[in-house]
Amino acid sequence: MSSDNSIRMTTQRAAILTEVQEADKHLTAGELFERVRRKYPTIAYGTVYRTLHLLAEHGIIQEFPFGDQASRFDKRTDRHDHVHCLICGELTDVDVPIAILARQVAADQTGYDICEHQTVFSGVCPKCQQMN
Amino acid sequence: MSSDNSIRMTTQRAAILTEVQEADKHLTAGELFERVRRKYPTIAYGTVYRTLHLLAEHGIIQEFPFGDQASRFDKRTDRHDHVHCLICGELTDVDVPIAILARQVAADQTGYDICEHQTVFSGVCPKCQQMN
DNA sequence: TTGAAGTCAAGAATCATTCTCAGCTAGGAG
DNA sequence: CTCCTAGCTGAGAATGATTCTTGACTTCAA
Repeated sequence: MSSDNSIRMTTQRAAILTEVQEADKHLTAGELFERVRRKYPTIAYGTVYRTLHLLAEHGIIQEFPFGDQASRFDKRTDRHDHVHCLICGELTDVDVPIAILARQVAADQTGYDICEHQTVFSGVCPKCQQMN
Repeated sequence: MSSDNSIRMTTQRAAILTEVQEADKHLTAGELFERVRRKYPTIAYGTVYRTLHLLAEHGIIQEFPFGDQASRFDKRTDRHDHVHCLICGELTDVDVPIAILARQVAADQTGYDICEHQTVFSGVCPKCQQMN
C-alpha cells in the first residue's frame, strides 16, 4: 500500500486512456484496440485489456459488462444508467434517479449488502426507428 | 397444429425445461448441460443452447445475459429485477417497483422507444457476508 | 409408405478474455 | 553515470462461453 490512486503513466497507457476519453460513445475493448493500434501499431491486445482494467480499478474510467457481447468502457466515472438499442446494439448514457427507497427494498427482500445498482433500459434508438 | 407459441416438445426439450423449472436458483447453460446430462448422457452442449434460446424466444423461460460470466436462465417469465453477489456470483430475484416515470425520463432524454428495463443491484450476499 | 421438415450428437469454429513468459524500461541506490 | 529490480510490454497460447456445421435420425401428414 503506497501512494495509490496514481499509476505509472506510460506511453501506451496514455494512448489507451486518450482513446476512451475522446470516444463519442462506449467502445468495446476490441474497438479500443483497433483505434489505439492506428497510432501504436505494435501494441498488443493483452496490453489493452490489462490497461483498461487497471484504469477501471483506479476509478479513472468505468467498465460496463454487457451480457450480449463484450464489455464497454466509459470515460464517465460517476454512477449512471444506460439505454441499449436492441437493433444496432448502441449504448447511450442516461440519468434516471431511482429512489433510495428502491435499494432499501432490494436489501430488505434479499439480505444483501448492496453497494451499487444500475438500470438498463432496452428499446429502439432514434436511428433504428427511422429505418423501419 | 396451433401455430401459437407452442413448440414441438421432444424428450430432450422437456428434460431441459424441467431442469430450468426445478432449479432452486438461476443456472448457466453450462450448469444446465451438466444436470441434463445426468439423465441423458448423450445430449450435446449445442442442443442445450439451441433449446434454451428456443424456449426463451417463445417466452417459456427467460434469459439474463450477465456480463461477467455466462447467461443465466430463469423459470420466471414476468419482469423482475436481480441482485448479484460480487463475491460468489449468485443471482437472486427481487421485485423493486420503479416509477413508470423513470422510463419516461429515459425515453425523453434519449429519444429511444423503450420497451423494457431491468435494474441490477450489486453487493454481497448473506452467505458471503458471514464468511468475511 | 414416403418425402419434407424438424431434431439430434459431436465436434469444429468463433469471440471475448486471460495468462504466460521472455525481453524491455524507468527510476532509485550506490 | 551505471547497475539492479520491479513493473511493463508484445506476442501468442490457453481458456471459457457460445455458435455453427454436418450428416444421421424422427416425426408428421398426405
